[in-house]
Amino acid sequence: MGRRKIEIVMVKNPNTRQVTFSKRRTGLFKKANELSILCGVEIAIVVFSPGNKPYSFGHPSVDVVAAKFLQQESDSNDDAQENNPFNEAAQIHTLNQQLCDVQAQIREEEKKGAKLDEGLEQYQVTQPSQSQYKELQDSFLKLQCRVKDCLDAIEVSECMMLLRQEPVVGITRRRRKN
Amino acid sequence: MGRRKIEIVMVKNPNTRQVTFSKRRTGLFKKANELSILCGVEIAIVVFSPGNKPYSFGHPSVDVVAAKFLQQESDSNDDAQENNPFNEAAQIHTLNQQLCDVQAQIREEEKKGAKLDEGLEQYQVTQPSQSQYKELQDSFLKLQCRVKDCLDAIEVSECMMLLRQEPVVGITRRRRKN
DNA sequence: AACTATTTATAAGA
DNA sequence: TTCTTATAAATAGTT
Repeated sequence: MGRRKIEIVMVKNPNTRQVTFSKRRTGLFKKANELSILCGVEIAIVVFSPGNKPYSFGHPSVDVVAAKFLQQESDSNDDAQENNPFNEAAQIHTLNQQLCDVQAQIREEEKKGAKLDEGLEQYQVTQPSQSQYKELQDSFLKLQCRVKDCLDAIEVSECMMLLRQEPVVGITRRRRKN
Repeated sequence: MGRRKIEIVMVKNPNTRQVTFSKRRTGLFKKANELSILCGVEIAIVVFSPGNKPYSFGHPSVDVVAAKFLQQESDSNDDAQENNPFNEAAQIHTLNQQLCDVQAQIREEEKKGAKLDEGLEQYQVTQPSQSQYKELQDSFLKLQCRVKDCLDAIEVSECMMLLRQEPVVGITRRRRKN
């Protein structure tokens, strides 16, 4: 969008980075303003500069939108119960559901990938794009690995949450003095 | 930016308005993503659609950025809290790290996919396996969507944890009397 | 969901 | 920081 095309990677020069930040923050807020007017919607943006200074845009205001959003987030979690630690369990259940779904999805794709692999062999010599195909497959497998890592992370967080519910079970807890 | 210049006033036709919202929300989130990468900054966007459905973008996550922002806002009023179990914050940090990694990975693959797409066009007529290739790409994109859903789930769980730490995080806090 | 004529954003330079 | 401008990117209207 400028004199040259740039790659979307961290701008190395701190000075240039700050300039880029200023320009793009302005552009972003302008877009957000247009969106809120054109579509008559509520929106909030918060961004911290490279120097960690907060900038924000909100229509009608950041606080109003944030409150609405955060409340909806928590509303979906705690329905009627206030003090029940097990409404978190429901959340965990949801996470697990998603985990299973993603895992199923992964298996699906692996199956599909295998089939495509077979079909590919017929064309090994005559197909110049094979390397590209392989490359895509590689990417695919890598992404799958990342997903698995991600899922592990979810499990960790779930575990942590469970520990909070039942403090005595936790392993780290035993290190406490007394 | 389109076939015609438009005035920045509420789009009257509800259908057109929804379409405009979808397109511009996508564009806005893309810009936000680029800004966060180019400048290595934290950012969060929350927007409610014309149908009042919430959409959000966050790097590393909406909740983290929102918490930081709202806390700074209320810091001027609040004293220091004491019994904060912030070893969980470290855990959250780790999750966020992974989240960022996965997001970066997704971007990588998207870029790669686009390139492969270009390379593919040369062979459009002569390559019988093109449909297979397309299929793989579809699978790939679907998986990416799943990953994004998964990341959303992580954000929810993070938020929950934050809320547990600071039950009144957010705007309502400022209403407290001293 | 795609396409494409235009408008808009912006990278580099001053 | 602000302005300029060549170029990249977003998108309004269309199919």
